[in-house]
Amino acid sequence: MTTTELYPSPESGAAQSIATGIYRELETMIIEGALAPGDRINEKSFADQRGISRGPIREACRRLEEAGLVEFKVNRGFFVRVLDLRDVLEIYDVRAALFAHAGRILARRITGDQLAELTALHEEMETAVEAGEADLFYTLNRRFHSRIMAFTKNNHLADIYEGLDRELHIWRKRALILDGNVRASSAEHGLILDVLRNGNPSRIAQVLRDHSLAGRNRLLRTMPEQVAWLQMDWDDD
Amino acid sequence: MTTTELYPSPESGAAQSIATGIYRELETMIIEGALAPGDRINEKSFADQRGISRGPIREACRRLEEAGLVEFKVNRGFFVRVLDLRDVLEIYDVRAALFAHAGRILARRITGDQLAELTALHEEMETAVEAGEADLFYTLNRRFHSRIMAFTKNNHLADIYEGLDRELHIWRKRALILDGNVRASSAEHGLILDVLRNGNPSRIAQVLRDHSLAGRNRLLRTMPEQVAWLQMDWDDD
DNA sequence: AGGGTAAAAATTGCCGACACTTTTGAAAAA
DNA sequence: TTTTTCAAAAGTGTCGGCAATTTTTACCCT
Repeated sequence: MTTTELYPSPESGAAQSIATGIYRELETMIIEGALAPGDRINEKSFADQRGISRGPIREACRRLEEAGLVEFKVNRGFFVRVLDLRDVLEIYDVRAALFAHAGRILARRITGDQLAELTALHEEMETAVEAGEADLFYTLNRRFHSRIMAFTKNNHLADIYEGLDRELHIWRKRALILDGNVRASSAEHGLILDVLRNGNPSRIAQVLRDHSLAGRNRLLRTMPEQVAWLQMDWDDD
Repeated sequence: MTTTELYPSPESGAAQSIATGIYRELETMIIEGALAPGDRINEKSFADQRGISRGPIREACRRLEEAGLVEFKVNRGFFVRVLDLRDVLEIYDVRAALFAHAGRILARRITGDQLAELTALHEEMETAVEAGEADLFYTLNRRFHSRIMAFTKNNHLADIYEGLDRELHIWRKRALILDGNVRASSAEHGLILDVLRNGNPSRIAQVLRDHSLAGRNRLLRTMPEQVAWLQMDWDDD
């Protein structure tokens, strides 16, 4: 039919729902910090600002709720999830186990191309460290780990990892921003590449696991005051 | 104000949104098989049958989408997710790693009460096996594993596990329904309890991991034809 | 028959509206 | 000043409706 075009098609021609776009927008805002933990997502003003209705926004928020980025309270709306220290420690704990598992898989499966890609990322990170570009390092660092997970060819593993990574995002940035942490982290990446090239599954698993736990500890060290009471209940294996 | 009551309050007085109720209803229907993989969720008829509008249903479906139980296609709606064999193998793989990790945690953390609860479940399962009550065994079996994860006190670990378990639900039922599988599974539970009482972390991890992989293999054996081409790419560690 | 095609029906995508609940804030009470 | 009250404002929960799209049906041509 040739009535006026009611729904302006998405800019790049890719037909997809508004809800999906809003989902991504909110996800980014939460991850980048434009929406802070505890903030309420005001459906009405959010909708009005974009000239859309609240339906798609609520749909997007429901997805974010299930993803753990947002919390829903009846008659009060959606709130950006507040991660307490316990959450962070839990996530690092699972994350370490997932990396250990990924290491075992990659011991048998990693290809030369993949090693080359990781090596290139590592070299970029080393450069970023020398240049003091913490933000760049952080971005590359995320990618480094993400690629490792992708190389396992286990989509569920990779998806679960990405979900945890998203939850941690803000917190981890805090930990890596400190120069010493960045250098230590980069050195560990070098070790990871070494053992990946050699190929002993247990050793690879151990190194990846240790790297994740070291990251956790680096984060903890940025907030010594709040940690004491939990520390003893969350020691290493 | 004293206008007519527009929203009949939820039967049991617990104030919560329709969307949440629908989410649970759909989740159950999918898990129990009332909705088969590939089925479309017809928003309109689903809404009309319950005398509600489509809004809450779409919100519920968005959550199910993020949970991986449902797939969304623009302009075509929500479809119950179809798990192919590859998905199942992926999930069992991650699941085994999570159980191994849970085992390491429980080696230090499990209490006498928790061991007693698991032992009681195990005994019930043994009884169910003798009585040939596969459905009862299946229910208790799910609970056994769920409790193990809960005992780790790591909510993220437990949540991720529950998510995977939900995805696997229908497939695993198929595997356990065979009598020999049930007996083997129950015997492994006995071994799990043994090693949990002794407390060597690596051994516990190994036994839990093996139990999960054995479950995967039991499932694979119920579908020998479809498996051959994948088998060699998915061998054990 | 078979295969294509176009109108009709069914369904999704989104919006505007209104009942109901929570929050705000200003006046009244302590 | 601090607390309480309570009504207005703001915001959520859900609905009904209409445009756009997809699916079905009915028809035509070969």
